[in-house]
Amino acid sequence: MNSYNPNENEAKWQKAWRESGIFKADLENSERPKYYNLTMFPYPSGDKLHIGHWYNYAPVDTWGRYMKMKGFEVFQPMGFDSFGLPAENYAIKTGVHPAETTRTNIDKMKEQIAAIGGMYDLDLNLETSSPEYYKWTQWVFLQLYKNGLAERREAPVNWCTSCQTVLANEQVVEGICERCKNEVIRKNLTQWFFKITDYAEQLLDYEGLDWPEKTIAMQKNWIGKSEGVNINFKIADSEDSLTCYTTRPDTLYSVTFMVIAPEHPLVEKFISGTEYEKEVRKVTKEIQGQTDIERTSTGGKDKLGAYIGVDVINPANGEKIPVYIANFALMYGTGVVMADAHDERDFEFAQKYDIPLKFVVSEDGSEIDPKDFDEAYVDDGILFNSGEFTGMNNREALPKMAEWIEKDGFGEKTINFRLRDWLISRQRYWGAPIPIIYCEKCGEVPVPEEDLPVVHPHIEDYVPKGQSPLAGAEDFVNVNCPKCDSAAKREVDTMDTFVCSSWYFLRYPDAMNSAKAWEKEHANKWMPVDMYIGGPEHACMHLLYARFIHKAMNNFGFVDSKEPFKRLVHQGMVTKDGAKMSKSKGNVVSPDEFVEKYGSDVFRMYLMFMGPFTDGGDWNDQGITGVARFVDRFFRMMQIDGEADDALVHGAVKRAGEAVEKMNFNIAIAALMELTNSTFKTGMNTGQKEMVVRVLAPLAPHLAEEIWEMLGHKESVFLAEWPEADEKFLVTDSVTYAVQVNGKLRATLELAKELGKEEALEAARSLENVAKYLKDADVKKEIFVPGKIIGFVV
RNA sequence: GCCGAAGUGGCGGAAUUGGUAGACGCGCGGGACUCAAAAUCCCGUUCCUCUAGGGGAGUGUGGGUUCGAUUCCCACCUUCGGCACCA
Repeated sequence: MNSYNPNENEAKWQKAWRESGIFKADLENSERPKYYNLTMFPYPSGDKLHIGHWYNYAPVDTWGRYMKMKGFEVFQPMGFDSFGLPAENYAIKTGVHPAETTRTNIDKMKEQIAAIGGMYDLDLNLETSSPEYYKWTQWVFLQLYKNGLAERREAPVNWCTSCQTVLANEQVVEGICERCKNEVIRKNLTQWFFKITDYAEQLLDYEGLDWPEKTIAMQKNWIGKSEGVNINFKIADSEDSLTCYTTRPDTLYSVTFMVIAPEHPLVEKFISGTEYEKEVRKVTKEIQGQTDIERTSTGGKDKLGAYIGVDVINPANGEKIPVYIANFALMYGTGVVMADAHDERDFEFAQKYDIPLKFVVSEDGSEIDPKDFDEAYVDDGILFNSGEFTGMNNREALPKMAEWIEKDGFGEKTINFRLRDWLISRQRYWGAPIPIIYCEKCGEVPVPEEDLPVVHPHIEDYVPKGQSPLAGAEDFVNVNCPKCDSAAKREVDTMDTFVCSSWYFLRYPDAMNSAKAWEKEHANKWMPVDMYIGGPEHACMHLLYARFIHKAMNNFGFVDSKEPFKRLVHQGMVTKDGAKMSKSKGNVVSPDEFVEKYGSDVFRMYLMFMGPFTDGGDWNDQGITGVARFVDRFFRMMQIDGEADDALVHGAVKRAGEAVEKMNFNIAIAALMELTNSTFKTGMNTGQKEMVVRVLAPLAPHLAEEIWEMLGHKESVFLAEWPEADEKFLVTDSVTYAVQVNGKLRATLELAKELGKEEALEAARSLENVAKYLKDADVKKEIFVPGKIIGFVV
């Protein structure tokens, strides 16, 4: 009997697959139904492919192979999300150009992906940093621009005064620049936004999507639709007013102060030249050293703020109340918040700055005083001291008060979203240039589509000097205006890499031919993606951006599907010693040595056998020998001629098949192990072997091909049909009952399937270990669950 | 802090709709083969208790519903993901 040699065998089949092109999808005229099986493409990091990537790509490939055997034309492309910050940071540190490191990393990762022996089509060569690709990223930008979804506004960035550069959040550690350890400030720059908020309502519609409930919940919360009221507070001794948004107009009578974001444009106007200016500026600076999370957390960080010397009138009771800047007021929406004793943060703030507070809601409507409390009263209850609303339940009063506010003309009902517009400008070198030209006469001019791509200049000096590195490339910056031909300058910022990754699935079908235009027909043939598998960390950003761009493209008429990803599944994260793998922690585990030692089949099966792939887990190679043993044992078992019990074989085929269908690959493998343990003694006949090896095929493709060939087949096992168990072997005439007394198991009993309740109970009563509990006892209840349980309650 | 998950033997994990907790694998113990070792094969393996048969406890913690809860409800603890410039 021959043992299995994985390395030799895997090389043989990978070569055969490459030569026959069996896994190349026919993108044009296949008669099989299409199946677009997609994994989130990787960033070509210096860590290369680690175990986490395999943990994603192995199940995706198993699923793709399964769908192929189910009769689909499976398109399973692979590309690289190759623009991004790490390559640029590495370049600044070492002087190696990002283009060079990106190339090296991609080439190495391609080799590693090939070693999986998957169906992934790497010949598509999709790389977001190539001009063939970013030409179309720029084209997408222009479509959004033309349709009014791209515009420039001021927005703050993290600015290191010493490095003279914008920092990513990741590079700011406790308010300090990670590189030079100097102070980081917030600085306003004019930047490009995509108006994703215009699509907020549409993005809340998940009709027809097979997505995890938790992902939908997270996105919905992220979009954060709320119904509330914009209320105008007149500024005392002035004609102007401050508008705030609130979902709790029922607490209006308790409002005793207002808070405003320190970044609010009016703050500067209010304070300049006043006695409050110095203090407000000092506190503003302090606040800007905090992250948004620190600013808005309750509990933890202290509240920070200052009076700005302005008072407004509470429109409900005419009281004059002070306005403060506060760290927890962010410059989103109106940037103004009405504050009262019924909100935790407001309460804490008022306590710190000695601002008077009032309650207007209590459990039973009796008057309570904040002085007697050390925290906010946030529960619902009955209103008091609230004019005509006194005595009402606050939740019932809420819509009535909104009506009243609107009718009396000091506010209006408003729908608000937590979602913010997407800031896409990056003051960086390694990204796709934004295709805009600034002309003194014509203003902001989009680059004509026929002039795309705006080629990213190859520069040697990408060390930041106060503005985007592209500003230093004079040949790039200086250009003639496309409209009037006079001297003009290019936009020097590049696009957020999330822009590149928010439409790549639309490019794959055309990626083979780099010159090819956007072909609606092609996009329609392959979209939407039937299965999208990637990490849950992308739930709110990438997955929302991609839906937005796709919906915009649909609205512009470039693709007919309304959603990009019909079905979504998240793989879990693989950690090492409890931490996310990263070069900086030095805990990156490479798959290479395992593939070399055990082969790709064993390694991928071990990753899937570790547990449900949607769970992830901590990496440990201890159990891999179990899978390696199984592979060898299976191979030897397949050489034994004999005959196994059909009930056993068909039962395993059914169980494993159902598990694969549900993507419970660990269970599928366990079912095959169990079967192998039995058939190792009996052997199987050819028909039985042919069934079982087809079930194994998506899990261990190389091994299955070899056995399929041994069984005399000339064509690939992946051209064979997925086997279905024959039910006739699975019917049994007896079942095992668990017999319980007071819910505790006392015996088991094998009975005929069709036996009725009375006979079954009788049989159970006569069991010795049951009878002893029933004797001298009063049987209150008898339970009979057909096929499962017989129970007595005494 | 907010949003979303997850906690089951020494370890990874399994368990249709509330119905025999621990499948499968690792590890460990015992045995076979061997001069020996490796490999392989066979048996056992939640814990405690006990004379065979059994008995008791047990799915993060504390309560609850139920004849019966890993599964449903309430409160809590711990760990992980995300929080808008890492991707």
